[in-house]
Amino acid sequence: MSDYKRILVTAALPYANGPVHIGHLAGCYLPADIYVRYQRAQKRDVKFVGGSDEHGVPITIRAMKEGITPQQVVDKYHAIIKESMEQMGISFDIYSRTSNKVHHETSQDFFKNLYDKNLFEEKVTEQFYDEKAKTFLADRYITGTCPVCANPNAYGDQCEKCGSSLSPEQLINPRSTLSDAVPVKKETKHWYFPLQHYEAWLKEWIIDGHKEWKNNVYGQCKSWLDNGLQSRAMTRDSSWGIKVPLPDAEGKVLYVWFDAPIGYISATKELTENWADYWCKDDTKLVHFIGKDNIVFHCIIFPAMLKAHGNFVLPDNVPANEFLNIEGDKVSTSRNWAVWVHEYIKDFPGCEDVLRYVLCSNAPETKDNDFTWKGFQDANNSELASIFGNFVNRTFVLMHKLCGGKVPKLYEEMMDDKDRQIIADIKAAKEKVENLIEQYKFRDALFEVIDLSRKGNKYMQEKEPWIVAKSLAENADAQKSIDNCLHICLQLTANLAILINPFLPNTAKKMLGMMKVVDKMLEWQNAGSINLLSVGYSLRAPEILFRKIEDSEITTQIEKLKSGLVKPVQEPTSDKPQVTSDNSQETTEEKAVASNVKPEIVYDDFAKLDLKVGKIVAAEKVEKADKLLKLSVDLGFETRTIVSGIALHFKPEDIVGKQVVIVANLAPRKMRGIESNGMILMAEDAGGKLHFINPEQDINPGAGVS
RNA sequence: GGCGAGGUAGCUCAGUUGGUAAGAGCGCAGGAUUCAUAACCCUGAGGUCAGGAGUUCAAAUCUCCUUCUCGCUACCA
Repeated sequence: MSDYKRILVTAALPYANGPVHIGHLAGCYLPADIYVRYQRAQKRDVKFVGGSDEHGVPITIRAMKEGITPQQVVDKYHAIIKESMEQMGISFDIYSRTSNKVHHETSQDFFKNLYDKNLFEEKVTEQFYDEKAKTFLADRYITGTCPVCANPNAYGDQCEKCGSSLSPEQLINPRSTLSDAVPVKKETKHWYFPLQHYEAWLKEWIIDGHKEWKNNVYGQCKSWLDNGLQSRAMTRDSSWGIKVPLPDAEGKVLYVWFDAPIGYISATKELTENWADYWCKDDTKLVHFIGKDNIVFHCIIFPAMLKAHGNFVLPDNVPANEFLNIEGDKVSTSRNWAVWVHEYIKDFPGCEDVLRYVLCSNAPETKDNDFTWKGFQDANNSELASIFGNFVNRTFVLMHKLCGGKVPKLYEEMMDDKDRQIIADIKAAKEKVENLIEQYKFRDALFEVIDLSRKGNKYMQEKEPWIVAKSLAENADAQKSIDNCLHICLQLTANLAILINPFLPNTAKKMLGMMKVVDKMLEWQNAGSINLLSVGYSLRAPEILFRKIEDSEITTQIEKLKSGLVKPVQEPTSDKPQVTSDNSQETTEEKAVASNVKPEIVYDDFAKLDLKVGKIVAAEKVEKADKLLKLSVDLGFETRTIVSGIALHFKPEDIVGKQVVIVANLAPRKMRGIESNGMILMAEDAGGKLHFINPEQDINPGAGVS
């Protein structure tokens, strides 16, 4: 690893369809940034590239919904994302975007290169086509009535109401979201990349050659390779994206996953004219930081593309992180269950490093982890502030009180085992942090930094210079003892600045200010030294590095999170796995409701429904079905069997005796072998919980509802 | 129901190829202290390593069964 001449670090391109949340930071951008800052401190040749991913179907759909152009959508979110990254100190050497001209050219050249080598398969398939809009329709562009749950707004690939995965053929009354036209089948040609041709090579490269990759990454690759690879279409019918650079490819663009990783190359081109050094020389170490949902693209597909092209280096490592949950629940952009970075920055100004600390110390490196606001508070108050911050502060305060505000002398002849031990600890900490970062174990590395400050506190406590100071009059050596302690504590503080710098750069900066030293001191080679601050040098007054986070702030955040929660709206999710959200924080409840109202009907349509009040007289779980309950409902004139998918919300014994409203004239339907005669009406609250619709008081079963 | 991953101290997690390690941080309790952001320092309680069976001289660590959790998937409003 040391024979690399240069390092190229990429971080997954965030999808420009929404802002970034803390899960993105924890999973990808923060570890990448820590790694890069560390490498820079090592004075290694490192470049850190990233940018917004701006193509793909979800962006066109969002544009359509908001009545703006796709370009306007990506312009908006690119700006927000870029600003969040900057404010959080994610120190890209370049943060580009895939709508740039250089990226279009690079991607097209790449495609053309493979095409000219005859590495694609051309296949003609039938796809749905909108004759009014004169365009092919991705499955997502087709809506219709769900054959399973009768939701009239199901998408061609999935019904978001009932979760069924569908194909457009299954939809009842399919129509185009573009023009409302009825889609027709039409032949279309696409270019497929035969991944199976690279299977043997990939196995050798990964399974045999990269056993050091993280378990989650290696395991997932192995599973993909064991299951066999297939050709994948690398083009799409769309107007938004990078045009396929072939004469007979009108209306076709590159598949967003073909062009997105090439964005790393384009960004490097924009960054430096020596870009080829980073991409084409074998002594470059290429590292992709991503979330776990990107593993297959970065470990299988993109390397196969690079291999096919032939002139590029392959990733040395792909340290993918798992996901970060929030307060025990999975992040959901559509439910707005997320902590948005730009909002955090507004709510906790000047506390960017605190978030970096919490996200790193609790990073989902080996498995999904949970972010809680209480945990955030605890980590800040009892680790950052009380241990690290307090050590620095008491060192400075004592130095001003007992050493005249100057770095005191170190009397070597007076040094004892404790002094020698803490100095050894400083040197050891440097080694440990360094090794852990090189192994992408950022959580452990950060722990070692905090642990060093913990040792500092212990050392100072044992030396108790404030006690020694009481004997200054009678003890000639007292001042020397004090000087030695504070000399070492100050050198330790300087070391802490160097070690914490990759993790908490703003904090390191503040510490430099207090010590009146220049940035150069932060170079990694200085770590482990106890000659960083010159004897006699006068230092500034301490500055509180981390304030305490109050209970009220935590309560506010938890309330904000809960009140912001919205019911899932009919919002398209991405057609590609991605590290980013596809929903904006502006999804308000009103908007959700407004956009959710079905098309107008006349009274006669309503009158067709026969709604009646019934009483549940028996309920039991349906075998081999998680969600189904078999209910017997008394309608006065008869007792019916109704199968209802509410088992996750209610226990059978709890709902016997409840009155409910049912649709009495719904056509019977068999589920799990049981015929269901009707449907129970349910309301779903913002939290996704179901509630019965029933009369205020018990009334006679069979009563009509209108 | 199928596939995958996982259940280790109150919480968040480490535990490498089976052998004196059942651990860390936080939290909690007690003590000590006051230079310091009511901080620091010391001590302590706490776990039948989900449960059961098996392999072994030896299992948190391997095998099987049960159970629970999470993800994908199936049934569904």
